[in-house]
Amino acid sequence: MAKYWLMKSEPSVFSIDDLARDEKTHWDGVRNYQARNFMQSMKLKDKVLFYHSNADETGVAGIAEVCREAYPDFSAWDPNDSHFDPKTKKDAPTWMMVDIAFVEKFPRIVTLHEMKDAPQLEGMTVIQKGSRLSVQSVSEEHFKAVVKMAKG
DNA sequence: GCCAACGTTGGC
DNA sequence: GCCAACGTTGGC
Repeated sequence: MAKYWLMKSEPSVFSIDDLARDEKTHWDGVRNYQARNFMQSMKLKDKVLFYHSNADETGVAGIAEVCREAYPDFSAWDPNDSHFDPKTKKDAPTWMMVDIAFVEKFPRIVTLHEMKDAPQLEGMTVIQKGSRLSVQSVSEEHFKAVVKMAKG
């Protein structure tokens, strides 16, 4: 049974349009244990709400799916990478990533504001105050409700 | 640009 | 193990 997730990206860095162009990407650079743990429990074909943060319109921009399960995030070993972690060793990787593939771009952004106003999304992590986690788990009900909001 | 939230670090 | 200082995230 597929599970559902939400992953945040700043569209000025990597947007849903970038994912559509590239078709898939590796989700490197996550340096938070809780977010990493969520990625480690992702399975092939799990669905992901692609969320735009720090944008003109913050909110869910489309859907992606997991196309490769967790494996070591090699950017942690690259001194030239902005997410370099000098403490992690190659024989004991601390940080993991998954690959995700483009599924669809919503006809419109489902904004954070309207998600906060939607009673059917009550309890969803992303609408909690101070929710900074970049990878979150989403219930099937909430996932379907967001898709319905996007398509009307 | 401001600032609240919150994770991490390091002194003790 | 506590907690203050610090850095980052991300909404506004």
